[in-house]
Amino acid sequence: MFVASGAMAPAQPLRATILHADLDAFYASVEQLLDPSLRGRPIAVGGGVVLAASYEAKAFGVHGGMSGRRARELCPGLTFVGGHFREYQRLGDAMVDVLRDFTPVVERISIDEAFLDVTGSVHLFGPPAGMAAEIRRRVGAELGLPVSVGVATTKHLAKVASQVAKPDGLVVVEAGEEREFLDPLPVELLWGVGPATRERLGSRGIRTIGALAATSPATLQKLLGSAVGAKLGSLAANADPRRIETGRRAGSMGAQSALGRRVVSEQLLRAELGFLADRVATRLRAKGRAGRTVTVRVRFAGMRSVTRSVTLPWAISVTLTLAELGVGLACAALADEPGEREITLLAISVSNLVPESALQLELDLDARVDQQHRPGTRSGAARWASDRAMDRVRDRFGRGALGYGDVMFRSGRGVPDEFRELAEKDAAALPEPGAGHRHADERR
DNA sequence: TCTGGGGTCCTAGGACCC
DNA sequence: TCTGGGGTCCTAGGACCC
Repeated sequence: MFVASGAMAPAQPLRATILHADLDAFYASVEQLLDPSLRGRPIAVGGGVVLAASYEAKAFGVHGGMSGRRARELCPGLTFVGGHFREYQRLGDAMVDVLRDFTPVVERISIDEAFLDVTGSVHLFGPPAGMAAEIRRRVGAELGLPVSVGVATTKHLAKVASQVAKPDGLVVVEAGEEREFLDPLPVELLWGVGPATRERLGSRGIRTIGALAATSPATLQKLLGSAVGAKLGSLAANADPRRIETGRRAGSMGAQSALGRRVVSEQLLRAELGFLADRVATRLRAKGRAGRTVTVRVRFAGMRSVTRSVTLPWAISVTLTLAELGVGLACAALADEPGEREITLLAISVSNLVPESALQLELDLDARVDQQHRPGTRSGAARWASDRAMDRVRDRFGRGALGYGDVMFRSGRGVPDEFRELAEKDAAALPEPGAGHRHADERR
């Protein structure tokens, strides 16, 4: 250990100890927990698309994102089950509650995984490896679910360790043994290396993290671009001491719907984008936020997609305004693609988010501009007030109690709302201890 | 029957300003 | 008049993650 002799010691960061806890085959494990007859059998959650597969099914090559048909081909004995989405949320929250018993420094990154910085907890709970074992024991005993845990000196390495630990295992990478652990592992275990990057690295013969770490920064940046190259270089060298972030706010909010194959019509755009805008704007208002940039994505048969966006001088969270902008952007995108008659997906998202308090000052302006450009239409302020009234009715009587007309013309297909909610990042990040559901209104 | 939904970050070019 | 650098914002697209 280095000790400076002068008055000022160099800022030598204390070696942190990070745990990464990751529930195994989460949705599938919950289904097997709820229905004992499914245990030990290959199951998939979903239908048209596999949302999650049990380890028994993974052994046949079934994995998330795969079409149901392909999964059945690979695994003839596969059982499909519908999802119990509320249970996923409840059990994911329950794991985080267990983690918070060891430290308040918990960063939840999705419904089923989180980082913990236990550096300051060692004097209470003993060595990190013991804490990790106790977390696994408690999650197993109290939730009935298998969880894998990685322990290391950095977030990224802890995450790699938990992946290596799966299923239902524990891997501890001691300080000083990082290179030995990382070098033989394939590059795709690094966070940020997907199929495209793996291919590019492979074209240069770089297949292991050790080989990646031995590649010069200049070569990597030439191969992958400056940011990705630099990031990957530091990850491979295990020189990426990222802090645990406990309270992150989303930078954008969006919603999308896969449509099958549909011939474009104004009616279709109005109905679908109306539905999506309603979802997004309602969530924005519930979080007390609004955004300046609206982006629409249109996907065509053949999976090619285009986006169009617009940035407004002020932020919006009004359902009808968002829907109108969305339809305008979609029409603009389609006008540039005269060859495409059929679309397979529509998406809308709002970014450049600001707190709603900033919005208040703009509403008068919004109203004036509205009156100027569309005399006789209801102003932004009036729309906002009526949205708030609708939010309150829905809070009391449920989402289906009230809605805009166009949305009623949507075709019946689509995933359940519960699944959409599950995928929302804020929903996973938010449940603070003791904080119930509150509406923006009640905070003022 | 081609492929669920919600996010983050980066790149590259152009507009615009100093 | 021409040249140049630097910064910021915007738009479209892509890779990646859970």
